[in-house]
Amino acid sequence: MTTPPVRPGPETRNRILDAAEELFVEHGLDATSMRMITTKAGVNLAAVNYHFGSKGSLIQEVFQRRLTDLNRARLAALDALERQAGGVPLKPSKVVEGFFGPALEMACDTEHGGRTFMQLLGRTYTEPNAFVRQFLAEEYAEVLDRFLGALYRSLPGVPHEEILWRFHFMMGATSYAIAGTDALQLFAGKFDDADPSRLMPRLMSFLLGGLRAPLADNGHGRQAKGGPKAA
Amino acid sequence: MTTPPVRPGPETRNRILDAAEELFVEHGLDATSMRMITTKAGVNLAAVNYHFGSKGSLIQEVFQRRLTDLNRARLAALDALERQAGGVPLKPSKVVEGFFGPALEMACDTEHGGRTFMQLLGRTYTEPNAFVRQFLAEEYAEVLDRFLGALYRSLPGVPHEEILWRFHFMMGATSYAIAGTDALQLFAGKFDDADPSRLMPRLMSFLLGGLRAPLADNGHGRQAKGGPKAA
DNA sequence: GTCTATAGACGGATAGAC
DNA sequence: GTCTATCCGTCTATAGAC
Repeated sequence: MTTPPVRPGPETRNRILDAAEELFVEHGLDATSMRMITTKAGVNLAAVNYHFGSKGSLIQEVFQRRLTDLNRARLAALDALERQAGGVPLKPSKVVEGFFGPALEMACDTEHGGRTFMQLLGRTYTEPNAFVRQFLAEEYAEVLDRFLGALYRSLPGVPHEEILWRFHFMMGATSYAIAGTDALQLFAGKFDDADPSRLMPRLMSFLLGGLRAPLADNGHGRQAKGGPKAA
Repeated sequence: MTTPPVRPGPETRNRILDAAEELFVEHGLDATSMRMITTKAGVNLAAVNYHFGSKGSLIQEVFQRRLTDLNRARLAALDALERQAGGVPLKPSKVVEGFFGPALEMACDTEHGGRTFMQLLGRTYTEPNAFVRQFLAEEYAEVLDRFLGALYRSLPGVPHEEILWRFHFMMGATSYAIAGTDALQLFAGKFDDADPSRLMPRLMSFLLGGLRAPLADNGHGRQAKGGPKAA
């Protein structure tokens, strides 16, 4: 009853967030001015400061509104896996899927801006802006602890240090795959099939191969994951 | 005889390039102003425009002076491998080492700024600035073609499309490992051993594991690389 | 809540003396 | 080649009318 279709307040707010998200991907955080954002959103310049207070707070909001959902989905996936495993350590592949699966799903959603946001997020892992870095670190702390713990338990013979490095590598491959695929021109024209829905199986296979590769340091050929499953 | 130790011209130029390189890593391309650069270099503000013409040209020079060496080293490594193989296709591990080895070596050189530059380069693969992207693509075109060709020949049964994707993933893992390790605070305090010289074997092992992982698409468990070597 | 107008700081680039 | 001084554009943020 109370003006159901378009209310002025939240609508302006969301228009700003959507416009900012797209422009941040296209030009980067610094190179995107409030004028560009408000012009694209079709709102007044002063609206940003009215709704968000500052450009920094707007940036934070752009990340937070999607990151909260993403990490909630990750934790829910891990909870479900651990519940149905009932104390038995999870298979590493399940843990990896639980972490990177939701990210890739979001990266495939071209309808509601999920893809746009994941490109932005992937790029932001190497963002120099100290404010953004610290905010991201806080936002990721819990999820990272939970998944690393699960991975430690799922690979009992492997030094935590090695698992940490490989998780780091996996995040790199994933971020880059999402953020760089159509942004970068290095591979321009080389991909016949850049279908994002096929990225998931391709990437998963690569990640698990890397995770289960022989350890480099100890010379006696020990596996990161027991058995010849990786072969 | 002609003023051997410190000539004024080239010295100023290099001071600017070195200062810019460090500041670009720390703050990003856009957020680094010419005033910051000249202050750090201890030269006059106008010197940048005198020596380079514009900020854009300075950025290009910062990349070019090191990238030329890096890619020359890569091509030399590949040439040597192909010469001594004499027509026989190279092992994939050799091709991968030829491409990523020189990059990781440079990333370990803390003496002459190699490490600083590689952090910058790793971050720049996802740089939104169109000018920088196109410049990088041109600079990489030849090396990329040569190495991809070698990799195609070394993995004869594998669709080029799959190899392309995995090369993409490998570049991602590497860039991120170099650029993000101490920049990102996600893993802050988690690494007991961030020794960059040990990064090389760790990363190589991961990359090769990923490259040789089972292909995801065709369901009959075919290997990206024949034999159980990955196991 | 939305607008116009503007303050105040900083950006890149250049002119011209030395 | 190096310097000072300055132009002119753009930025974020805010004050205050509506």
